[in-house]
Amino acid sequence: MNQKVNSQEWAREKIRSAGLRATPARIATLRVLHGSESPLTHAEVSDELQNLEIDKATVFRNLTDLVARKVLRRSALGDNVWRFEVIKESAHEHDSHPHFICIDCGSVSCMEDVELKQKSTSTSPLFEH
Amino acid sequence: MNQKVNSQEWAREKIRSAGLRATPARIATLRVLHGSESPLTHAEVSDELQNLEIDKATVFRNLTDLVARKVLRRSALGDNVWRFEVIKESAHEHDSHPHFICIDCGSVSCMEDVELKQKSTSTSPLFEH
DNA sequence: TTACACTTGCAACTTTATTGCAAGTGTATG
DNA sequence: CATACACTTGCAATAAAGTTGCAAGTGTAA
Repeated sequence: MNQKVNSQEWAREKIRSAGLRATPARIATLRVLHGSESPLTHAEVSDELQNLEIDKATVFRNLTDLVARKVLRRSALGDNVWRFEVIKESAHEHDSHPHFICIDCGSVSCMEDVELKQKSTSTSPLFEH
Repeated sequence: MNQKVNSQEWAREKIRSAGLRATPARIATLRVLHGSESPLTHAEVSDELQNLEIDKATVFRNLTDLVARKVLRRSALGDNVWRFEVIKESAHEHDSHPHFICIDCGSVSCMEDVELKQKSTSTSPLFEH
């Protein structure tokens, strides 16, 4: 029970300090993502929250709000569905990392300690807006 | 006119040698992509083909078929819309390369001569199916 | 305790992508 | 060159992801 209270309080504080109201929907959403090892899609988060009867539009808006306030990160992993994960607080300036997605079952894994590096042999690409 | 004939014949041959029938819809689709500097979305290809009155489902299926036959590559560039481009024939085994997408206007650029390299400090990630 | 801006639920809607099926058409074969 | 038949296409319906307007509800500063 203590664990649950801690998670609840952690989420509330996280949301409040991001400048948002700590509503049940937001707290539940953040707790689901905090308890997940890998990024979740909006649909997956909604499924976890189904017993709370939180509308999918509300979940979408909350995920978007939390991304805007830098509490969550939104990633596109190659199957054209957004995935969300809690941005970890750490000594590093950012904790962005690669993800693996299984093209068979769709499961996603985080690769926290892998780093992608650009090896360019060219000058900067040109853009045209 | 010669240019047009060449492009037409090039496309026909490309499709035939991929084991598909050289239909007008396929030839036109491939020509559009061959003439484009950057990957195009299905919608963009369809727009180019609007005067030919080719159904969008047909365009989707042809794009998918050509991807399956390794004539095209399908990429997800982070905005959750598939983009298609002709796979270039070259000495290299593959010509996959990074893309830049402008988050303002949505334009996409190919970075042919940039290479991404993985710098891992970890053992292989574990998967669970 | 209260007012009010912030949130939510609901429903309608948009965009992207997929699928079933009958009608139409490339092309290998004779 | 004619033909059969598997391959393609057009149309329409459907699915899934994501967005939006608005009235009703609620967190929180004061």
